Amino acid sequence: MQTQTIEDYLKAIYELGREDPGEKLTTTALAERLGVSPATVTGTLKKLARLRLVVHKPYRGVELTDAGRKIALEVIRHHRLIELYLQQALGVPWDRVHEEAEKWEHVLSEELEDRIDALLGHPTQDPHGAPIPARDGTIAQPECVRLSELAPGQTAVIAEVSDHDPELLRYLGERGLYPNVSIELIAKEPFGGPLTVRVGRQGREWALGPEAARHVFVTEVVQEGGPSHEAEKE
Amino acid sequence: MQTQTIEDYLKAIYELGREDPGEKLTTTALAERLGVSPATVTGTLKKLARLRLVVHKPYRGVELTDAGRKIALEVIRHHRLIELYLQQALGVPWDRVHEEAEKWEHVLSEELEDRIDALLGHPTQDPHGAPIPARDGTIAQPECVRLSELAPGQTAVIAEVSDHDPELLRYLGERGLYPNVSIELIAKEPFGGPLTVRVGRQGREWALGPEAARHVFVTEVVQEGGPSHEAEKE
DNA sequence: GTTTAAATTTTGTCATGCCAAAATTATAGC
DNA sequence: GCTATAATTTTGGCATGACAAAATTTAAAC
Repeated sequence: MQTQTIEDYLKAIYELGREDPGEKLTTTALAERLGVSPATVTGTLKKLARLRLVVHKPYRGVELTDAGRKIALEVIRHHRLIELYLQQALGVPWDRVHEEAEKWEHVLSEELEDRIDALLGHPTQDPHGAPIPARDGTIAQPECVRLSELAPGQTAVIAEVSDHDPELLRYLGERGLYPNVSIELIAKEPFGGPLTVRVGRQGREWALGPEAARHVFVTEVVQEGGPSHEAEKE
Repeated sequence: MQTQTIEDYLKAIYELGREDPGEKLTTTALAERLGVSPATVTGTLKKLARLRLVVHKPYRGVELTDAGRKIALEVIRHHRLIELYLQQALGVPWDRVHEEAEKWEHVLSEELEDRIDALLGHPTQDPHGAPIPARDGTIAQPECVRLSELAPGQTAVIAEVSDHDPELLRYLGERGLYPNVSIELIAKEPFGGPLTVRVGRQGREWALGPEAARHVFVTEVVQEGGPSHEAEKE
């Protein structure tokens, strides 16, 4: 296991904080995400607190300061720009860009960041639909809900999918569940059973595992049932 | 100073060995190149010897084993492919590609190496004229001599220039001294004084500092004086 | 063959990132 | 409010990569 940097910690804190907004961010959750022991996390948290990058209330959880969030968003900007660049310029399939970007995000200079950003036309989304933070550390965070929480009959547009699990990404890709594709929830088994969805307007119907549906985030619920006036983006 | 990896050591040993072929490679020279103390180099050399990547005769110098050379050449292949890619695909000027590649060479996966190699058309030279090792760890090393060692009247083709000093690279670039450009030595002051050269056939004449001339390597000496029958490569 | 200077290695120490085990704290159930 | 359990932090220790200073070896000068 390679040793984790301050940047890795800040990024993980930011991401876990977003995944459970409002919840306290625990040492154990961070330890699992980073692949280190809780004891190690506590030690690093004390260091980060000394550097004024996080506020750590012992036994009470941790959160980022403005300075810490700024650094986290810089790393995430690098990560997402690289993901998109690897896909667009080098043809890396979307289930593998995350892993590569994990390494490249730490060695990207500001100059190259700018060149890549310009070459891609100042993009706002990475291949998984996640927003790319601006250079000044701001980020657009559109409202969205899990696909698994939609009601049958509702139509929505896929905003973002989790990028951590390559297998999930291949599963979603085979079914056409990419960002900006519209999706209609046809039916939903109770007690967390599989969903039936129609992917794309007049598109194919698929059964979808409930676990996968929890990792797909949708937005812009157009209307319940009936035909839409929105043009389909593919 | 960031901490040096095994890869950095092997690459430095390979490069210093090539710069002074036949000479023994000293601990101090390695220490200077790597920016660490001689004591640290001795320690790491013992570790590399234990891994059978170098042969270290205490007080007598060090050299690479076949296994060590293989790894060094893999890193150098990464480095040079990335230098060329940064220049060709991202427009990074040739005096800055080296510094960037120093960081990127360590995070390049085999998959991306292949994609970049193919995208560049399986190139054989980096922007400074250095040969790019093949995947199997072989490298073409054409004969060449320092420009400073040419005799007045001799014509040659620039094979390679040192890539470590950005200022030198800008100096050479301003005068058109790129790899594959032909160059004629018009005159040479004694005692290591400046040289007068003509760059490119029917090209401009320049005075060239002796230090710069020691970092330009030329090959394919066509003939002394007189017109050439070779076509000019630009 | 000494002597001496320079290069090299050895020794001892420090800082860092990690972990397991022990101690502490929070919290949920009673 | 207690108590048990789980989460968290503290403690002590290990490995690594770095350095300065001391000891050793080489090699050059005499």
